[in-house]
Amino acid sequence: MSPIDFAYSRSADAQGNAKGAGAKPDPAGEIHPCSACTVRTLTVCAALEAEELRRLAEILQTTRFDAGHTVFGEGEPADTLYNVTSGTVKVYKLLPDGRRQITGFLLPGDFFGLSVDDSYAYTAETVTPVSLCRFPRRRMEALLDEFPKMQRRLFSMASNELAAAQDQMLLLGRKTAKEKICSFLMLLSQRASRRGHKTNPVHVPMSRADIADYLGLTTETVSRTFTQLKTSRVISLLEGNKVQIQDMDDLLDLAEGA
Amino acid sequence: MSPIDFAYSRSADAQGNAKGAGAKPDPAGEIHPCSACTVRTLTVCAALEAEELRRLAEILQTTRFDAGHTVFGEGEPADTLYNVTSGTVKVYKLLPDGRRQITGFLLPGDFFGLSVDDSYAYTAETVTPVSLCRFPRRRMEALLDEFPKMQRRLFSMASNELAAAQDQMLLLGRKTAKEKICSFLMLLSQRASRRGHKTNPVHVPMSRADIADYLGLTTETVSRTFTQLKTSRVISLLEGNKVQIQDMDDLLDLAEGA
DNA sequence: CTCCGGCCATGATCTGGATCAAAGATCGGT
DNA sequence: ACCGATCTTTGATCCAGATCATGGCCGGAG
Repeated sequence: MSPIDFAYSRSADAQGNAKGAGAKPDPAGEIHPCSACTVRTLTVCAALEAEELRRLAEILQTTRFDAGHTVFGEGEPADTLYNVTSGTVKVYKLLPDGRRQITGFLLPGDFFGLSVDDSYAYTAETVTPVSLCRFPRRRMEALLDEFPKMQRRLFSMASNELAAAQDQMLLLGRKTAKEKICSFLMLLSQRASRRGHKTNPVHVPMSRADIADYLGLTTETVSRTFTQLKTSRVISLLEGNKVQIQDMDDLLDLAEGA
Repeated sequence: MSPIDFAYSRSADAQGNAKGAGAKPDPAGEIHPCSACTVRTLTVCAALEAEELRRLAEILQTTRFDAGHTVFGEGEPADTLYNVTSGTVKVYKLLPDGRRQITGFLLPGDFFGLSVDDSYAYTAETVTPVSLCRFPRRRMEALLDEFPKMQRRLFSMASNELAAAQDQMLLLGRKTAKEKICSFLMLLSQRASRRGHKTNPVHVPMSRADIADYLGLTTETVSRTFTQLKTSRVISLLEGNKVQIQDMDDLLDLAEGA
């Protein structure tokens, strides 16, 4: 049995196409940050009692950020837990000389900012414009003590992330550039699927540099590998940062070196 | 405040020197597996109530394995949670063609075998002779439901592992061979310190091949880098798989590329 | 004691991906 | 519509670490 069936919102996608103040009206319809956030968070916390939901809604606040905004930096006091309502967030660690490793991309429904320490262990920065729910850490902890079911859900999410982290270690330590890129595309496709979006022309909102820092490569190698995959008819690059996967099974094989 | 202050046993070290049936008597004194396990686990679960401890002790079973034994394989049904009592365990994932990534080395006090799925996501194999506590998954879950404090402790441990996993991703994706080896030695030293052992001539129980598969290198590169560090007087190799660190601060700088 | 099978070290060579360099795209701003 | 800044692609070259190959070491079995 899988304790982590945590339900992503099946509602209309309020994400991605928020390209600043475009002339045409937002096709997805503008949702008021607060209501969107509440809906999202409550969906994530499905299976909770009415009382728990009410109390959760009580403590959450909402914020919006443009693309490229640092939500918090590594080492800052960790006093807030975040949940992504719309958009994409990247979290990364740096070496003193500036080398960067992105440890994850966060999509709507994902939490971040949880820390076992007094301070954040990584930096969080927006990739696209995002809206976020903020949960003050103290009040969140109190709530967790009060409602074991929420604690359990958070634990499941952490376990899930741990499994994903192990997959990523295998990728970083042992896969070739081509396998890394294919794995990455598979991941994006699978995440889209779990969130109830169409999985094939998959949306890739992040830059080549971000992909490189996520996969332990350089932008040049990422770019070359994409064109290589395009040339060998495994994928095709569509406009609007979309990638069309020709054969999902081929891609999966390539991702595992088969 | 750090919710994960989970106390490692301060008792005598029952680990490491168990090199089969040696002629001389075990200097650390042979502890009966069962009692050792109970002590260890109870220490890990410090701050629990007497009732909780009693119930925990009730469900645990103990086992011993020789070096090189597979405790469970990736994909097998995940029905047991393990806690290391003595010895070292490695957990790893494989690619179809045999490439291997070790995602962690587990020391006394560490748990493994937790799964969000029906099956284990990785293989667990002993590095040295080990003794383990087994917790049947069903009964453990029931216990967690009953005692939120235990749930909380497990959550803290998962969060900690997650932070470690992120460090490891930075290492695998962005560090050079020398930085990787230095980071690895620092890690071993710090873990020894937290467990109340002497941190300097640090014990390295695993083979070059295991180190290579943990750091995303080859055995040759690991070997070469060790001799290089030895030549430049950063470390010296002692007998009995011990490594003497000449200057801890130097090593720390080398680990971060400073 | 010697033999054998893992490990470990070290040398020689090769190569995937990094680095260096320089055109095209794309996009926001005026 | 034009311009500069940023991102992406592509080419040429380099090099850290992989691969291939060999010999030494240690520990257990006969």
